Amino acid sequence: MTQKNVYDILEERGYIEQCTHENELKDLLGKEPITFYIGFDPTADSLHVGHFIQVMVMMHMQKAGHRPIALIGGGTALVGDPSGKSDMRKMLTKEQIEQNAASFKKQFSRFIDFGPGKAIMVNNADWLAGLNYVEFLRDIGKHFSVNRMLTAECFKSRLERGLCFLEFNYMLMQSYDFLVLYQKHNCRLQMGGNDQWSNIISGVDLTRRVENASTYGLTFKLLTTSDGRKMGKTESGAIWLDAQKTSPYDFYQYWRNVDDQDVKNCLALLTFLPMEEVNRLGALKDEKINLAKETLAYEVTKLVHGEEEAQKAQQAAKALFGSLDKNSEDIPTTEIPLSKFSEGLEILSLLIMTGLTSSKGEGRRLIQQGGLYLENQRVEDFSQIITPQDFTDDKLLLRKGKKVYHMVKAING
RNA sequence: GGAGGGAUUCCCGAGUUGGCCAAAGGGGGCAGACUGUAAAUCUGCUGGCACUGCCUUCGAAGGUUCGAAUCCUUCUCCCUCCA
Repeated sequence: MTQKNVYDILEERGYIEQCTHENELKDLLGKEPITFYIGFDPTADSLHVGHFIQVMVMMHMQKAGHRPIALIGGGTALVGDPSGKSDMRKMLTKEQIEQNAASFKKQFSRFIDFGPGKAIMVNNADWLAGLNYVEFLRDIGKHFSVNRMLTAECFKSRLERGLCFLEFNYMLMQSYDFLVLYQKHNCRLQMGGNDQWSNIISGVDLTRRVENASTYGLTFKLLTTSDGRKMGKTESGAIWLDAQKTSPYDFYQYWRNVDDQDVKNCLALLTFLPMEEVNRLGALKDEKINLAKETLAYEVTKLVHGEEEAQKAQQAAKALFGSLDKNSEDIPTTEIPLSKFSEGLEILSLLIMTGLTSSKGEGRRLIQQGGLYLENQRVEDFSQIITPQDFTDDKLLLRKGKKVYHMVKAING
């Protein structure tokens, strides 16, 4: 164990939002290695940045000698967590959930050492899916007060818009998970995002009632921008950890472009840089803060995609935004057979092929407003035709607006 | 089960004496200017296409009409009140 209590580390870096018994838990964490868990419902085929912050906490905890349980919610995902959602989520099929769970599993292994005794991965479908309804109601349901549940924060918005019984049960299932993990693995602590607070305290209550156990709950701040919006989302959706869904280049760029005010917070939460360094970088002002952003982008990309990809992404970014050679292979690229250009291809069609625009009308507007560049030359005419002569070394660099670059590569065929 | 209210373009939300509605306004998004690959601000754009025109859209399917988001019928879903 490190000399410093993990609790202090987590607090210093700004992860912690609420805790059930701060002093007791801190003592416990400083005294002995404990087993704790965080649950992840496999509602998509990849983890995203919101999950990553929780993975970071698991890594901090594991470094400090504690044993993480990564719980994949294959069972709870069948029901769907109503916490913080204004509407019911679309129900997922069992097959989708199983596939998603498999992807989650792979991704966790990149961050956490699941060696013997080091960490455990479980799926709550293993104990939830086969439950007997009446038995569950008698054994577990009797401990829950509907009156109290209705006052829980997580149901608030849903009580206004409607909450169906299926989702109302989610809290019982998550609480039961904690009980099972306590019984099977002596799991003493459940962590999660702050939106999980209601579910977590009800799990702590349940283990106390059933096992008379001292268990704890702790929640983290959700990753938000300084003005309170959720981070890790873009117009096109979440920032995923899967390189197929969010390329390392785009991932890097996302962090490279965070608001000035959020840089320090992100450095503390999403990298392992020492706090002195975080404070130093976070204090940079004006133009100099770009250095902090580069560091942030590089470090987070390195954690998620590895050092090599991080370097490539950084080089690509520097090449495009600086004056370096623009031959980088690492910016988003679309390969198109050369034959498509031999007769000449409308630039509006090319834009659609690359995904830079979704319709010709959009491309036309883009060009009319001066937002499209070919090899850094503004395109003036939307009826421009692209021919093989426009390519240099079979490549053509497109730029949309100030920072969206896209390479078109002509291939044989 | 009974009585009412509602479903509008990415979101919220106008519009229902039938034509002037591809549909107000806001948000979001995209682009331009300014900059530091920042924020704020200002400006323009924001259904599709062969774009002074045509096509598809106002929960779904039919109907009335020269013409329907707006009227009628049936259906689906949601909400509120009653039990």
